[in-house]
Parts: sequence; structure tokens; C-alpha cells
Amino acid sequence: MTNNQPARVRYAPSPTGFFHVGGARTALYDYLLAKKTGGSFIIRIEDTDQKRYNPDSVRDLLDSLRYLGLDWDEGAEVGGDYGPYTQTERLDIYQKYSQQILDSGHAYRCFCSSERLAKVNEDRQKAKLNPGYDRFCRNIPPAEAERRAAAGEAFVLRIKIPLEGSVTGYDAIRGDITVANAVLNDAVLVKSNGIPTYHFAVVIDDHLMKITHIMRGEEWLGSFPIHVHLYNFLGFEMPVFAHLPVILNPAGKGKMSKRETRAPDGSVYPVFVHTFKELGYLPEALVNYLALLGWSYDGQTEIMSRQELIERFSLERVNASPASFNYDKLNNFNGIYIRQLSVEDLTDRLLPYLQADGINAKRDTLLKITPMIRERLTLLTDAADWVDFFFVDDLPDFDLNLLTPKKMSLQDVPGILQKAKEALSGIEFTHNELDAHLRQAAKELGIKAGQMFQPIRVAVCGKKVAPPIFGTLEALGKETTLKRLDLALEKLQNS
RNA sequence: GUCCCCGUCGUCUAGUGGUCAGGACACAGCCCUUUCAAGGCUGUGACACGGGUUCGAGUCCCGUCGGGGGCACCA
Repeated sequence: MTNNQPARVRYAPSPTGFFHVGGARTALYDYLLAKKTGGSFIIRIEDTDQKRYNPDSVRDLLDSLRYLGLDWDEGAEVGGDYGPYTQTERLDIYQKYSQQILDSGHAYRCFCSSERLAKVNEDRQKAKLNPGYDRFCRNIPPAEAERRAAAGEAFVLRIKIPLEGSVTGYDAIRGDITVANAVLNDAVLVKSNGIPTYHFAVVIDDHLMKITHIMRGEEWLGSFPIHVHLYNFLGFEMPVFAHLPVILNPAGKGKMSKRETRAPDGSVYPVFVHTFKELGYLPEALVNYLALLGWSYDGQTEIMSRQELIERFSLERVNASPASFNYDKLNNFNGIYIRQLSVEDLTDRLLPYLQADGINAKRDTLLKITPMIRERLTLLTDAADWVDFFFVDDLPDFDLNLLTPKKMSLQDVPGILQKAKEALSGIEFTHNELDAHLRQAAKELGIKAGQMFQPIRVAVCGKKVAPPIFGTLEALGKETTLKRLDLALEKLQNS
């Protein structure tokens, strides 16, 4: 395998649904290999299935790729020298090759109806045979087939797999893969509507676009031998193939779903890239995690920048065994990446998420809060619960019992809040001042600092768990703090 | 059913004939502490099984079992 030549690597999705993590990993590996070798990363749209075509999926794909930062050098929207990059715009090209393979005798016209095909399959099932085509039309004399086609009879083009012998193809991850021709089907190359199937179009396009490395899901391993035959029949040179292991679901049982379902409580196991974005995953964390799902650098180093990933990636270290998706680990990565962000960067990334949650956060204020919550976030969407009380005029109602400090009772609370008010009213709201006076107040009351802080925190934040108290009060300001203390006192009196 | 692929802690993995089988997530305990985190330390935990080959096997071979994927005029 030549790793020093600039590689031309393509990601070639079919636009039938939203872009999911499996596709994202494949695209990532494509990207990494292309960049590592100084080559090109190409996006080609394989839309030969008109029935399942979904126009939204191309938009979703391209947006998701950009979110992940996997910018492509050639293909959809950006063009290039090997276009068009959408298969339905290349029909005339496939036409030429279908004539060629027909003429060479490696393919034949099949006039069987889908009804007959269904029946054949049924019979074969009953006879305990493998499902597949019975090659009924394989031996129709070419001249007769030509006549019937000219007369307007519908037909498909099928590959003429040799009846004996075997094929072997080289897979960069597993080595040689050999299969007996006898178990292969005469797969359809061109459908009766004149549009090629994946098998045919992919081989032609990869050849014409001078693709050097083909990475695709392991689910293609089964048709790999057919593709090898196609390369031979068409006289094309074989690129390097690498079938990536499937991604298993978190339970490790079965492959990861391509559809996400929402639990009754609204929670999801995201599988679409756009959902990861909505939930507040950082693209760099997702990229890093995905890179490690089936590949490793040294078994030691895990957190790697995009540049390091590019430099270190290699096909040789891609694993052959399936890997199950671990959300815990992804979350851990996300937290690490969040903590690596500068205050300004994190603040700016947080703003749109807070807005989406209906929180009208002011950037200036948030800038003061971000350092306090940075190490507490797993997802960007977690921020809302940490900061919402900073940006409301009136705190929503909360359970007054939350005010009770450890090992004390609700009756003790008014005294503590009263004391806090006194301690705070005359001072400057800076971290050090707050710290000194509040601790002193606790001392005077003969209670622990924690017992002093908890009622204040709840009165001011409306919740038990909140950012560190001094910073919170500082960001909130004296006026709001005292107002909320009064309000809590008032509520206690009326309860 | 048949073909193909795969098989190291619960999960992701390192390992390429001689290692106390290493790391990460998760989990547990301790430390730190102002709630919650983050951080530090420690711990629990694996070579699917059975045969070979070899002085020596997680590493090589065979079988069994287990898991996954394919077997469309879908990709």
C-alpha cells in the first residue's frame, strides 16, 4: 500500500436519510487519510435509488460535515475536475460502460419479471437453497436478446459471474478475502429503468474519479467479490479497499440503529450528527471519539487534536472487530474538550444554546459566570440549569425546605439569612470581601461555613446545586442578592 | 439456512512467541471541598472453550461455541 502518494478518497453516501454516526466515522477516516497524504477528500452523491431519495438528506449531510469540520476538496457544491458528482447526472457515462460489458460477454440482459423473480426465490427457500436468481436468461442468445430489447421488452442487465473457481479481493484491514464463485449471484448492474445499481455505478465512478482508497462499511464485504469481478471485466485497476467494522449499539448487541427513537421522558440516544449538535456536543470531541471507535494510535493516547489525528491516522491500525458506541466515554471526552476551551470561546458557544432554551443571557455577565461552570459541564446544553437564575427578574417558586442546612432545621434559616443580610449590606461585592465577611458571620453564629452558605445559595439561586457562592453573588450583584434574601425571608414568614 | 467477517477487563483498546497482560470510560473507596463538579490517589475487573505446534502461546494452526454482517431492479 502506498501511503506516501497523495490519496484520493471519497465519501459517497446515498441521500436516503439523515447523516448518522456510522457515516460520520467513515467520512472522518476518509478525511484523515486524504489529509495525511496531502490528497483530496471528495463527496459524491449516490442517488441511484429514486424510490428512497430524500432531498433533505443532502442538506443534512453537508451541514453535518461542515459542523464536524470535515471540509471537502471536491464534490457536492464545490465542484472539481471529475464531475458531475451526483450519479443521476452521470447516466450517459454508465450507458457507455453497460454497452461495453455487454459486448464483452461479461453481462447479459435478463427479461424476467419481478413476479417470476419472487417465485424463484420462494421455491429456492423451500428447497433449502440460498436465495438468488436462477440464471434463467443467462443463456439467451445475444441476437435474440437484442431483438427482444429492440422490440421494447423490459430488461435488466446482469453480471455473468463465472460458474466455477473463486475470487479473491484484498482488504487492507483483513487481508485477502476469498469466495467461491458458486455462492455469488448474477447481480443486477442496470435496472429496467436504465439507472445503474450501486454495484455498477460505484465501480465506474471510483475508477473515473481516480479514487485510490475506498473505505466503506463492513456491510459491503458481501458484495465485494462482485465488485472485484467488475473491476476485472471492465479492465480497471483495483484501488485499496478497507471495509470498516460496523458500529454496534451501546448494548453491544446488533448494529447501531440508523434511526433514533425518543424515550417517553424525551431523552434520546442520538445517532444523527445534527442531534449531537443540538444536544451540545462539541464537534472536536465527537471527532476525537469517533476516530477512536475502531482505530487507535498507541493504545495510550486518546485526546488528540485534529492535526494530530491527521498525522497519526493509518489504515493499518484500524481494527477488524466491531465496536459498540459508548456514550459515557463520549460524554467524558466532551467534558474534557469543554474544559480546554478559553472562557471567551466557551461563552460564545454557550450563547446560542442558552437562547434556544429561552434564556436571554447577556454576554458580559456570562463571561463572569463561565469560569465557574466550565468544569461542571458535560454538554453545552447543561449550562441552562447552571445559569438561568442569573437572567430572570423574579425567581420561580422553590421548595422552602431546600433552605435548610445540613444538621439543622427550617426554624434556623431566618436567623442565618438575617445575619447574611447584615454581613453583606455594608460591603463591596468582591470575591475576597464576600468570603471574609460570610465566614466571619458563620463563626459568630457558631455554625459551619457550609451551613451558612447553603441557605444563601438556595435563596439566591432557587436551587440546591449552583455555581460557587462567592462568584455567584459577585456576578449577581448586591442589589439582586439582597432583594432575593428579603424575598426568601418574606416567604418563610408567610409559610 | 448459506456465505463472509470477528472474538483481550462491563465498554473502547495496547499487545505481534518470553509483559506483574498496559491505558481510557464506567464502577467503588479515600483525599481535596462551600452545594455540584473538576482534580489527585487507590482498588475491583479480561486473553470464549478445547485440542495441537513450541523449551515457552493472548500472540501461530485446527475445531467448537459465541457475536456480527450479507444473501433485492436498496444502498
